Amino acid sequence: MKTSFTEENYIKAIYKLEEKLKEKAVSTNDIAIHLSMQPATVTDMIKRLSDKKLISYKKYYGVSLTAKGKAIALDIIRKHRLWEVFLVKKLKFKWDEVHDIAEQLEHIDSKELILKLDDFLDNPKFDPHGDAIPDKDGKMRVVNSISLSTANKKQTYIFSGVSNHETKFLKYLTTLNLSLGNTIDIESINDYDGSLKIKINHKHHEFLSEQVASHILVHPHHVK
Amino acid sequence: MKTSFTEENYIKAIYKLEEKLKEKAVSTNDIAIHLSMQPATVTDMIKRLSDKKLISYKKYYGVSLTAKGKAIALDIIRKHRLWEVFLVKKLKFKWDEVHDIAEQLEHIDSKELILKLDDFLDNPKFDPHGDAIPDKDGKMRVVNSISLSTANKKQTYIFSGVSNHETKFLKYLTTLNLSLGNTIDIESINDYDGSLKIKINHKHHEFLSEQVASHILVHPHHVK
DNA sequence: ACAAATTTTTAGACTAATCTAAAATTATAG
DNA sequence: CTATAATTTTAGATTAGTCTAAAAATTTGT
Repeated sequence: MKTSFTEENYIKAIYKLEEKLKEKAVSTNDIAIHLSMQPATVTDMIKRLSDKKLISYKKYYGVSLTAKGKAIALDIIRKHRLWEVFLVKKLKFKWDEVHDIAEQLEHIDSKELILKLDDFLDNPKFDPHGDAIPDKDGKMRVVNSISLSTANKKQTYIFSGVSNHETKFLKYLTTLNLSLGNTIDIESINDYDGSLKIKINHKHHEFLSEQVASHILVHPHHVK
Repeated sequence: MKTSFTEENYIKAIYKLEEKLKEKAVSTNDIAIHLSMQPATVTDMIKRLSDKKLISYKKYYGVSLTAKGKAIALDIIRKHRLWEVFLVKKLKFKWDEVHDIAEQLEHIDSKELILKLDDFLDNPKFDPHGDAIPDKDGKMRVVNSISLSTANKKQTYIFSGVSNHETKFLKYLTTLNLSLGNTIDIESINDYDGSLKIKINHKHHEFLSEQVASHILVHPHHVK
C-alpha cells in the first residue's frame, strides 16, 4: 500500500502535532490549522488514513498515529533532514533556504536512494538546524537541550538547535554571526525583561531579547 | 502558470515523439501508447495543454509543442539528466539504475536548486548514457554520432551513447566491459547477419550482434 | 471510390482531494 | 444545568486526471 504525497503530509502534520501536544489527542482543528485546510477536508482524510490503519480515530475525539503511521512519519522526517544536509553541505544553500525544497524532496520514493545519500553525506546525525535525523529504523538521538532563556548566568553553553524554523528568525541569527556548534557564554541576564548579554565563541559580544533566546536551544559545554 | 507533474509528463512525451517522428505531427495514439494511457484520456489532456498554449492542436490531425511548451520540455530533460549525473557520479548508482529515480526528481520545482546542482557537478554536458544536457536556456550540444551498425571496417570509434535505454540492454553492455568513452576498433563485419567483431579500448575482443550494434552510438576517433 | 478498418473525439462515470453550508455533537459560562 | 459557543461531521459540489463505451472522422484496400 503506497502512501500519496498528500497522505504523507497529513501523517507528518499529525506526528508534529503529537510531539507538540504530548499526551493529548490531535484534533481535527489542530490539523486543519497546521495544514491551512478546512476541518471538513481533514475529517475526510483522517477517515481514509484510519481505514488504512495509519492512525486510530474516534469520532469527535481526535486521532493518534499507529506504529505503522509513526514509522512512515519518521521515514519522511529522515528524508527531509538528509536532503537538508545535502542542500547545505554539498550545494551550499543557506540554512534558511532549504525548507521548501526539502519539503518536495522528502516525497521521492526510493529506499536505495536514501541509503546512498546517507552514506554520501557520511551518515549525519543532525540536520543544519540541529534536529536529529532518524536512522532507517526510525531511531534518533535524544538530545538534552534546553532553551537559552532558561539558562544560568556565568555558564558556557553550546548552540545546538532552534525551536523556530522561520526564515526570518534563522536569518537574524546569521546576522549575529551565531552558528550551530558555537559556544555561548552568558555574561548577564536582565531580570526585568529576560534579555541576555552573551559572548559568542569567546570572541564577540551580542545582545539577545528573551523572545529570541527562548528559541535558541543549547546544551552545557563540557570541558574534558 | 504552474505546470503539474502530469502535464509535465505529457509535454515530455510529446517532445520525445516529435524528435522520433521528425516532421510528422504527433498523434493522440502515439501519446497514448507512449504513456500507456487511453486515447480518450489523451484527448482531454491535449485540450488542456492547448488552452494553456503549450501545444498547438488541430482536431483529428495531431499536436506539436509551441516555443513555450518546448522550453518546458527542455527544462524537464535538463533536470532529468543532471539528476542522473548526480546519481551515478556522486551516489555511485549504476547507469542502468537511475532512470526511475530521475523520473521523480525531474519534477522538483526550484530554479536555484538546479543551478547549484549544475555547479556542484561541474556543469556536465552529457548524462551517464551520453545524452546531451540542455543548458538553462535550453541549448545543448549537437553530437554527430552514428550507429555502430553503419560503421566501417578497420576504423576506430569512440563509444558516445546508446539509442536504447532499457535496463537489460545497459546491463548487457556492462557485462561486455564496454563503457562510455571507450575506443572501439572494428575488426570484422559479418556480411551475412551484420554482426561485428570488435576490440574495446585496444584491450579485449568482443562479439556484437547487429541488433546490439545498432543501439550503440559512436563517433570517429580523431588522433591529434 | 467507397466499404471496412482504424483513429479520434465525445459522453458519461469514477476517485482523490478539495471546498462551502448545514447539521450534529461536545464544551463552556453564567 | 441549560443555553450558547465552539468543534466536528455530514452532505453536496468542484476540479484534475483517469476510465469505458459509443459516435464521428479519417485512412486504407481493393
